[in-house]
Amino acid sequence: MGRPAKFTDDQLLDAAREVVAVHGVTATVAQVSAASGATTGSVYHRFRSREELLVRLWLRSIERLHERLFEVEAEHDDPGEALVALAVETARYSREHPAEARAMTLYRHERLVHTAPQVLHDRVVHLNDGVFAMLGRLAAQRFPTAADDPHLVRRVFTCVIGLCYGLIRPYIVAATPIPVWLDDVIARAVTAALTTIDQ
Amino acid sequence: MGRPAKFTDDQLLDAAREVVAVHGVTATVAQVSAASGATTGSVYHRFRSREELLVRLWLRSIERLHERLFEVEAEHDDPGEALVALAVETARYSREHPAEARAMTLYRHERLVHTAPQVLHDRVVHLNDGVFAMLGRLAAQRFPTAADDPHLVRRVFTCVIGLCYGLIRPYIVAATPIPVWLDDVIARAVTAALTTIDQ
DNA sequence: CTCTAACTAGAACATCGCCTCTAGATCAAG
DNA sequence: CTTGATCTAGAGGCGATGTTCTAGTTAGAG
Repeated sequence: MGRPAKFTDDQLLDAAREVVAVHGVTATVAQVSAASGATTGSVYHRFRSREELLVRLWLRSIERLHERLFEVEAEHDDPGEALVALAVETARYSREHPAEARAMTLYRHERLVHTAPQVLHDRVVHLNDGVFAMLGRLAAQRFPTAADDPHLVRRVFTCVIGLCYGLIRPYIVAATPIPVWLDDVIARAVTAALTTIDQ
Repeated sequence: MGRPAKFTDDQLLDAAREVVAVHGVTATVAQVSAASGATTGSVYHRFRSREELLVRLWLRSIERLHERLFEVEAEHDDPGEALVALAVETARYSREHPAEARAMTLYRHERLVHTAPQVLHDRVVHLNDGVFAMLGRLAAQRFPTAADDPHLVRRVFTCVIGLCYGLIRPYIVAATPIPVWLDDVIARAVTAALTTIDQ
């Protein structure tokens, strides 16, 4: 068995996260290696390309948020309350973990489906499966009359996650604290947006 | 007086707009010159740098939206209705002018205030003055009890323009048509969000 | 101890895109 | 016609950055 690794993948991703928190998408491999203590050679030994490194970081940050969201679902019995709570939790989580949140802004899912590195393609494609299933469950309970709408989940996603993310994104990208009063705005706006689902 | 110009500034900006509509922020000067029919030398004769070209395009697209918004204000007597109409109009305008809308996503105002080319600094700084004044007027009428809140305009901006823009941005960036059902979502969400202003 | 797989190291290479530079073209004014 | 300011033209410099390459290091297995 060869030499043991000096850095774990997560250590390198953590370094990348901090660089991205400052420099955004334009983070360079040299910056990541400087921040981690590894050399560019070592970074490329682990990740086939800069793209793969950043996509892996993006995936990790979104999967971590999703874990929180699944916990939130479990804490609520009423599906309507759960949907609103998902949005508010997204804002809270992003406020508490600004660097993680910044990493989430690196890419858009639809684009990566086409352009992600081969090795990560499947992980990208199925990234939202769990959350979509959850939204489908909640939507079917909350809007039984609209259960046959083929775009139901898509619309619910927009009204809950999309709406919240759109409001907090400017703060995340600007590395500015997300104001606490936004939580209330999000809660009321999501509640109202959801009323469009079944007219 | 020397040779007359073969291209107007607006022609070059139009070409840049079409390139940006396809390639986003990564649009290159070579692509713009190819799209316009001018050479890179000509482009640099008009614009001191790629940054200045793109910031000018960004400014133009936002100022054009603002013109629409001022017209919308004039069409409404009730300040509450006007605020909602501003948000809906932003969505409609972006749906009808996707390339203009894409240009609006090139930069964020707060960042440009610090990094814009010298020549454009003032124009960037005062870009939102008119809209903020309008929002201030409408907010003062609609929320007389909150008129002394120093952050009133900022919050109204977030609840109206910020909320709308956050919802439509993904479609703009993906070059996907903005769904018509979003207009209703926006109208209801903005109405509800504004209720947080005076509790 | 030796062997070897796995990793570190960082210099070198290749590419890409911004920007500059020099030469030449054009056209209104005098 | 002559002049000269303004613009066109596009090849090339130059810096930055992703990626590769070759040599060297490490530590567990036998």
